[in-house]
Amino acid sequence: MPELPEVETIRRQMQTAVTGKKIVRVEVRFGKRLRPGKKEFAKIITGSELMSVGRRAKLLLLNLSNGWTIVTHLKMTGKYLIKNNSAKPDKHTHVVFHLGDGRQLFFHDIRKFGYLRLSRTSDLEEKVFAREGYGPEPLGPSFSYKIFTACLKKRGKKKIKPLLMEQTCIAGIGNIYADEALWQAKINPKQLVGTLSAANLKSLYRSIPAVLKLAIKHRGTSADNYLDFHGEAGENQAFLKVYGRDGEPCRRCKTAIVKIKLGSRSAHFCPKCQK
DNA sequence: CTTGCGACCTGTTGGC
DNA sequence: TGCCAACAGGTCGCAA
Repeated sequence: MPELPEVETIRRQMQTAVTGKKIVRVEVRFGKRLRPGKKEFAKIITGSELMSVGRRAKLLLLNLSNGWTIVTHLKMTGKYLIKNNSAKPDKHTHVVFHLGDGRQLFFHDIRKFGYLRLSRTSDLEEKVFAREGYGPEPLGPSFSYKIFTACLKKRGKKKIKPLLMEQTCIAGIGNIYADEALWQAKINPKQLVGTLSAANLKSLYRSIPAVLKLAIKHRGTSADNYLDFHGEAGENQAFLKVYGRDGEPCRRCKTAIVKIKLGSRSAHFCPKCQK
């Protein structure tokens, strides 16, 4: 799925493109991943305006003028795409929002893991974010070294990579950027958190925002089928150091990058730099 | 509490 | 060419 940089890219583009636009009609073509159900969903949002687009962890938040927010998780293959009035939905286009300017906002999801849920905007913090157990935003002001390391130290018996992906000590990291941040910090993905040195922790704390910011700058990673709001591939894949580079030389030491299974996911790392 | 694995879906790729 | 297993950016729920 889109991880934090991809969701943030979509958020920025969507915010620019659809702020102030009215949702004049909602067409639900596949409603199993909507909450509430399609009839109620369409009823609540029809006629409202898109006020702003936010993001928390990997959730995209479409804030409406009527006090509701469409909370979207894109999971693996979900996409939001802006289209002109002549565009036709395909078999994976599950929701079409017809906008006041004649354009259409498509929610598209090949694997159907993604969801759209309505929440009162004022309830987001308590009923959505807290329930998901999200930790601090790595690019936000609440991402402090003290809090981050305290959270890690409480979970010392876990392996660092799966812990980074849990969203609890830090929000928004997935498989690609966990691998990238650990390479940057020269930490082995299997290393137990309790055995990390102070230098390791400091390095990891710095690497995470650096890796994410670089990816946002390149409009995300299109390793598989990710597309941004305008239907264009991201360009960050050219800048990846380990993800998808198994067998290729480490960009620091030329050793071949290896790929292993870790907690039923793939993990890529340099066996020499990341002992 | 932890880890591990199947489930949810569809499409693509690589091996034989 | 065909078939089939493995795999894919994410979580969730359940068993051990």
